[in-house]
Amino acid sequence: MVTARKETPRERYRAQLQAEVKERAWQQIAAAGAAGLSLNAIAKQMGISGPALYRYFASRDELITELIRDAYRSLADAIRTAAASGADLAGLGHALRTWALADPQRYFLVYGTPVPGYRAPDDTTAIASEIMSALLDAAQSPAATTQDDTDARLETHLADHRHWAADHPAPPAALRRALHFWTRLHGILSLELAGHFTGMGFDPAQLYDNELHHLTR
Amino acid sequence: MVTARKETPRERYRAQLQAEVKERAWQQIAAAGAAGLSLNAIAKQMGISGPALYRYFASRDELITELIRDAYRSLADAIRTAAASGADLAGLGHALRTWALADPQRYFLVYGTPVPGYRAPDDTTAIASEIMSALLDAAQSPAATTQDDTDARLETHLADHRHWAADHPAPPAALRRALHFWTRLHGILSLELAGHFTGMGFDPAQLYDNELHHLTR
DNA sequence: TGTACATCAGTGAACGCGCGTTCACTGATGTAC
DNA sequence: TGTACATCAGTGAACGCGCGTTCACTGATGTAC
Repeated sequence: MVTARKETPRERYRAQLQAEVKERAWQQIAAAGAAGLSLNAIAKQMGISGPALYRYFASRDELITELIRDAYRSLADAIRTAAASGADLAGLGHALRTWALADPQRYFLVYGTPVPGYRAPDDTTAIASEIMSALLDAAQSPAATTQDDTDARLETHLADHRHWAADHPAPPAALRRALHFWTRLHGILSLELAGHFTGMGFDPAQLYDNELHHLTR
Repeated sequence: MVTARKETPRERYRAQLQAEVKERAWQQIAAAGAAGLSLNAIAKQMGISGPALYRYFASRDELITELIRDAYRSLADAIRTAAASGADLAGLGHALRTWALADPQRYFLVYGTPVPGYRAPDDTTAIASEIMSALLDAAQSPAATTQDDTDARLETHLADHRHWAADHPAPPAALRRALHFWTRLHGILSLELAGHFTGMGFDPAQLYDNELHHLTR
């Protein structure tokens, strides 16, 4: 347990300014994508000089890394909160959608186009498996036995390659459902957020709900 | 019909050099993402000066625009070719996957993270609807009537909002199948290409084939 | 309570970089008579 | 076939820009005696 130490005014100030930098960074990313993030521009917005930011972040890369970590954490929190309040797979799906729509560029920072050569911070994999664990929990009900031959074959394969769920007692059917949850919902969300549905006229939410029904059926 | 005019050596040379510029551009994108595309770097690679490229492309933006257009065209060709050889939905799915795996960054140029404010060239929408048209064709068989209540409800909604398929005679069930084809396969492909499955151990192709079976069932 | 020192936030000048893009030009290639 | 001119590819210097980052510094805030 961490010993509760009194927070000095200086520390409070530091934390506050650090938070403001991140906030501005998110605004910039929302406005121009992650590539358009500029330390100097953030400093100018805050009314301080560029080099001043180096008191708070060692480099631009470190700032981006922290933003990615925060995005992952934020998603994991959203999922965990939903799960804690007893949500089923559909509930988690709605939580995911709400989280994604709240800030599309944040979603893309997690699931968007990877920059070749860039490696995500290590602890994101831990957070990712925390998310996956919540999915696996929820994917266990209903526990109907798989009727479909195609699904059964996939489940056999997954049961043989469950490295990613090694420490989770979920049955093969749950593995399959969790993966389908992930890929299907991501498919809709990413196309929707990227604007590929605009002008088509239908309501993406209905497509999304349809998939959720299929998953929990 | 375009009158067949003799191609002068100069024109041939122009076309050839223009093609080489694009080829190098693709290599750069593959190596560092679309953001890392630099005209000067391309020129240096080709052993000519930077300004020389302005004989072939009016600006960096125009080059990128052409690359995006080419990517769309290339995808449409892949789908159309498959369709022409009598492929069903599953066949189109395999064509899509092959095309995507051949050049992940090309896939992301079409379906990846959008840059806020950037507008894709107008004619891409025409190409996109050409692709959609091929999907709708293939999505008509098998023409089984929809049993599932959830699907039926979605199909009703799509029938009421079929602006995007206005000039296509596909029945509601085909609209739904085409959308599911798009979103589900994109979901798997984009996660796979972005590396989100690495280290999980299972084979993405089996997940993909499973979805294809569900679509054509 | 006051003084001496340490800590730390922030400044402004400067560096080097690579970028897209322009401009006036040279030299080669093609065309017309 | 040869000459005069037009077309066009490519050069090299230059511009302005914004970027991340360093460095030596000033001044304010906190700490120890």
